[in-house]
Amino acid sequence: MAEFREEPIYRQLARIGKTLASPVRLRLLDVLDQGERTVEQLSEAADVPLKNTSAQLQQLRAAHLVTSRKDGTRVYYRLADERVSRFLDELQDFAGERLADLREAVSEHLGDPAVLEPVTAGELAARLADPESGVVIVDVRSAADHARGHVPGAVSVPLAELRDRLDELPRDAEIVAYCGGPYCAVSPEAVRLLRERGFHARPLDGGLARWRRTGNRLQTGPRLSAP
Amino acid sequence: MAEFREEPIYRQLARIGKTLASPVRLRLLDVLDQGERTVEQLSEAADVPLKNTSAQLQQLRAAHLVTSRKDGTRVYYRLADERVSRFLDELQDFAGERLADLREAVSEHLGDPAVLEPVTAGELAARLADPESGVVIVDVRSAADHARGHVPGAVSVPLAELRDRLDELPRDAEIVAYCGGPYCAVSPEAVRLLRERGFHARPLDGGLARWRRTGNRLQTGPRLSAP
DNA sequence: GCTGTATTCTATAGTTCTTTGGAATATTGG
DNA sequence: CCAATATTCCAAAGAACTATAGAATACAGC
Repeated sequence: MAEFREEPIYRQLARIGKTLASPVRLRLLDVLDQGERTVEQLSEAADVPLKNTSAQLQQLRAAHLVTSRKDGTRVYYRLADERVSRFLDELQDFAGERLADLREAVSEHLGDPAVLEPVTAGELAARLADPESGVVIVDVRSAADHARGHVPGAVSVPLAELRDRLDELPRDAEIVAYCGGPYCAVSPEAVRLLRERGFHARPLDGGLARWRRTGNRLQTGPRLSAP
Repeated sequence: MAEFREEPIYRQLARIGKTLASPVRLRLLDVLDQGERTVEQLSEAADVPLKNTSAQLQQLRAAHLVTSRKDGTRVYYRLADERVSRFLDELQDFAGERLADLREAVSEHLGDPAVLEPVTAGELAARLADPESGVVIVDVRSAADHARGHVPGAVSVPLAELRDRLDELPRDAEIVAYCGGPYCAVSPEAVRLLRERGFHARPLDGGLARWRRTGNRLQTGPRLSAP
């Protein structure tokens, strides 16, 4: 191994890089960016075996990117602080700008951004503040996710139920659909379905995670029916 | 390997992390942040065998963090653009805030920041703009480095010569010494030497790299003697 | 074209990281 | 205290990365 003078310093720096070098860990961070989760919830959300999830969480904790608390038999993890969330955002932005392969993978997975025309969190916040705007926000994640925290006023319509609950949605107003993180495919899918049926729908850019990151509040508690 | 749906996206994201996961690569990026360099110069500056340096540069290029041009038999590398430089800065800031071990390694290597009282680039720029401030800037890197680009008006006094050229420096004005990157130990050493001899000296925070990053110009060409 | 120099490519051994099975720990509820 | 559940620790196999030796390429100058 090379041994230049500043090596100890750069080795420390590299710890952050190393921690961000695994798809699984990045995925876990994105899930945690939506709020506190148990190991099992994380394991399920990331579709990674539980033991493996736990092992990766240890590494994230060793790098001080997440913290955990124990409540009864469960361990709850969360991002260490807001700074981590902001840094993740910067990383994703930086990577997206730099790697054509990433943009391609995103397009492939979510659909062409130019077609979907995502609404930014700032834009949505402004429209929420204006009672005239008449925008309807739809949370297409699971009802459980919605209950844990959602965009203020958002209606919970899990993607699986969307097809059967179209009559709850307005045909004249614009609908903004969102799901969890920036790479979640559920809201783009919902938008495509809605547009096929003649609704005006757009996804929320970056999902709930970016909504939080940009300093917006969440509302908790169930709100299962349309206003 | 885990295979959740968004895995291809996160795998791309992880490429950036992976690239930043090696002390050697981070070191090379910091050297390049001071300006264009040949493979050999990089190998020397980072004290890493040439072949190894070349191999790491390939990886940096694959991640689009650096670009290269060929001139004759030499290959010159540089950061792909300003964005990379800014991201590096954010990474270092983020890591420094998060990892106590990093702060400790920095203190160990450079000395206690509370004692050194580094001058920020912005502060220095402001004082340069004010002709009354009477600050003297000393570039303690090699004369070759100085010739490649330095803070406007900076005098070149390589650390090795400093002891013998103290009479060129003012005893009443404040001296700001700088070297290459944020973790370069040369300027803190120069500051300690100067203080021992009764001069008022402080290091430039982040060195020449951060000076550049924060949008300040460089001056090129030799300026080997004090004004 | 030939020679010398700078750099990269190819192959490989050594090291580190990830995954996973089995055991261990901690906590709740009976 | 015992059983059940959630999570972590430990260890070993497998995968990925790093360092380096030797060969190959590209170019400048003669």
